[in-house]
Amino acid sequence: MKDARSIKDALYEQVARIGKVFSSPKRLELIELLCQGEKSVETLALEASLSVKLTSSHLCELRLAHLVETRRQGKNICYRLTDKSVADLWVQIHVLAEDRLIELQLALQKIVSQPDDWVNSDRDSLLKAARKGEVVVLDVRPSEEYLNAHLPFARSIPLEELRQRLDELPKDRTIVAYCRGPYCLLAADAVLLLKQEGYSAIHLREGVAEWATSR
Amino acid sequence: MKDARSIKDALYEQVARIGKVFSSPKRLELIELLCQGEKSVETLALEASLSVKLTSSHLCELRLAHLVETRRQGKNICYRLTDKSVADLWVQIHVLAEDRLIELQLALQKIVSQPDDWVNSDRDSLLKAARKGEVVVLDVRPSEEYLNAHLPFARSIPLEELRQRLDELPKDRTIVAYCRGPYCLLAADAVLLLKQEGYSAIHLREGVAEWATSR
DNA sequence: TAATCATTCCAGAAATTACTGGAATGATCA
DNA sequence: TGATCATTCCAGTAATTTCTGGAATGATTA
Repeated sequence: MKDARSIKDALYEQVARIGKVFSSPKRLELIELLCQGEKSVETLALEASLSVKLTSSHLCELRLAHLVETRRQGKNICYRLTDKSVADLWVQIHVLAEDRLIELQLALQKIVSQPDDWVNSDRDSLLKAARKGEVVVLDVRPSEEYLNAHLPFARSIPLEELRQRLDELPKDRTIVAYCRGPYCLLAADAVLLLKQEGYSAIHLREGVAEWATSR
Repeated sequence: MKDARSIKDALYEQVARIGKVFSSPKRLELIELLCQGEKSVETLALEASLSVKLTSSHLCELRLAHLVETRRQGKNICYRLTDKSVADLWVQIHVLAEDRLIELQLALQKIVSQPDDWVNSDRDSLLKAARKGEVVVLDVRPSEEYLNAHLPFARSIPLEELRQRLDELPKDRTIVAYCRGPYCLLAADAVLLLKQEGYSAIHLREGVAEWATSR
């Protein structure tokens, strides 16, 4: 057996490879996007406001850590998370961050003006209300993401189409809008628009990844 | 509302503060040690083979991320994890790493010569066997760590005292030795010693943090 | 009150990581 | 087969991070 120290160093070194992936804001944003489903490099670059080259190099590091896989589709190369446990880890990290970092809590409050726009969801009761039709759960992400996975009983109206398709929504029931997660601004914009138009609307912080975590 | 991009950047930036903590092998080792209970800077430095200064600076980063708290005890300052969710995150990260990284799996195999030294624990059956007294669960960590928390039905014999206290253990039952977790070598050494002395002994990879995770 | 001692702060050197532009790859599609 | 185009590789530079030595802190203890 080699000496204990060098063995240990090697072990922690390997685990740190995973940790390093989660140490860059840009990579975190890419992971959250990938939680919504498979996406091409170009799409990811666009949505994360990065150059394609830089996106590619970040994705390369994700792949080296075996957290993402690739697949060629036509001319594009599509990236996806290797499995659900990667999304789970992302959720657990950002939830821990929200619990611990006051700065993050403050920054989150800037997303909406009124704090009561939030619903710190009790899943069961939301689910029950949605089943009964008492509320409308609205997915405002791009439709491909909705097709990949969505919350139970959710309807899809991408934010871009929302203004044109307002008449599809009832005015006598509360609209619960959600998007990719707490750091995505789509649902906040949707709620703002809906309120201006006289709808009763609240903002659900959770996205599909958060919803799907075991705890 | 400020522009979407700068808000998002700020949010991911904050979450990355937590990720950064887990991106350094040395900090991971310190976190694992802290999973065993409160420890002074000097103790941590010694066990992680670091200088006191460097240990202090790593701990400072942990504290800035609000993952650890301090308490003065006599002349020493003791660090502890702020709560269980930090330990849970550590466990989830290293388990994910073990699942994904072949290099880590290979490095783990170097710890013991025979692969059947491992028991990829089925918790319930181990618990049952321990309750019935069919196996002896042996905690070989320093006794303070045992006193802080230990596995159900576990007995404590620190590795250093094991050779002198061999007669406390039965030869007709299997000894299941565990320590701080899969990257701690104490249990591996204990199993080696026990086998040389004619005992039936196996190595449990899990420590208290792994055992205590909800999943 | 003074002495002690564990710990932290500070500043600098070495190593690593993030990002940018130009060239190369390699599969698709005509 | 040859043209196209998304993506990756390969420099180089800027920025961060890790680690080391000397000084400073600040609570304890005599």
